[in-house]
Amino acid sequence: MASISDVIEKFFKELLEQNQGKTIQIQRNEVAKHFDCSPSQINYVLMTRFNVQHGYYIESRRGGGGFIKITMLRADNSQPVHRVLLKEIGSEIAKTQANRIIKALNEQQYISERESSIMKAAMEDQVLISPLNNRDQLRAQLLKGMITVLFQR
Amino acid sequence: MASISDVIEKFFKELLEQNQGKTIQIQRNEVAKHFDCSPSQINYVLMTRFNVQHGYYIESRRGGGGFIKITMLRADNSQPVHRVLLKEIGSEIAKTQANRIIKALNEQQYISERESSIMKAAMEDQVLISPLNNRDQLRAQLLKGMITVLFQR
DNA sequence: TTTAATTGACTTTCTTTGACTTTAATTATA
DNA sequence: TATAATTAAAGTCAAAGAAAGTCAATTAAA
Repeated sequence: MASISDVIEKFFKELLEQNQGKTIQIQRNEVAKHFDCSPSQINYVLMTRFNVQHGYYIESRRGGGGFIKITMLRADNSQPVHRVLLKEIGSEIAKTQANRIIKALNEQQYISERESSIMKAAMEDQVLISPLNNRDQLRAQLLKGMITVLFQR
Repeated sequence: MASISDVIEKFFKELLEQNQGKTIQIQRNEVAKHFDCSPSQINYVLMTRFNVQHGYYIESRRGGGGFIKITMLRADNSQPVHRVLLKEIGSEIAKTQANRIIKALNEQQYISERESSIMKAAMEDQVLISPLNNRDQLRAQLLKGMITVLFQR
């Protein structure tokens, strides 16, 4: 039996489809009323089914005229380059290696000069302040995140 | 439903656009009357949507013949935009604020859509894994780093 | 018996409104 | 003419209202 969370998930996905899978904007209280559930149920659905891992991301505003915006990333995981890169980066990566990948992306014209500068800036040790020794993990997360948005269809 | 603040924001942005995004001059009471809101609502809109973070600044005069002038930072080459931004970002910044700045940079054509996506990806909470609670500091470092490379030449 | 879903009380953030203050320009008065 | 009074703006601030976020306790499902 489908839970109310599943029903709400489906509802959002249908809305997104109607909107060519770009972006939808909802009012939490409206949706909650419509499905006769508690408002925080909506947050639960978003958290568990519309996070970055699932290929969505959420923005919102509180107060009068507040809203929740769901954006579909539609990362194209089928592109071999993308898949290979994510795998190569893995869970941690050193600065040199990261820069090598960025350079290659630029050389093969996946990204512009400027784009590569931005990405390299985010790979710098001075920028990745981190009390524990998890710089390389952080760098991997960042690089994978940035590359993923690049390969959107 | 868009708040009245959103509507007024849009109104000013359209006026600015008609004026090649340089400067506009308005009368607070006129605008308030036009949108049937309290005059201080105008100040609220200016404070929250036309501050330096958003790439604008405000001048005004009280009394007879008083006015409010909105200037796009971009139009004012006496102020190095990135200096102002770096200062504004400071040592830590929340995701919402960061995204605001990125959006403004895109709107004012300092950066492309793709560049803004890359930067936003690096601002995500899920990406900024951090054992201690220093996400906002990390984000500030990253954003400042990326902005710096964009404005160097 | 561990994981997932539901609920609701409480918190935080953003917007709206209005009463009161300050400043500038104009008009009236000594 | 110099000053005072009046009027015409804009500024400030705090209270009330509107919406979303958080978190922990319970309940249901696997």
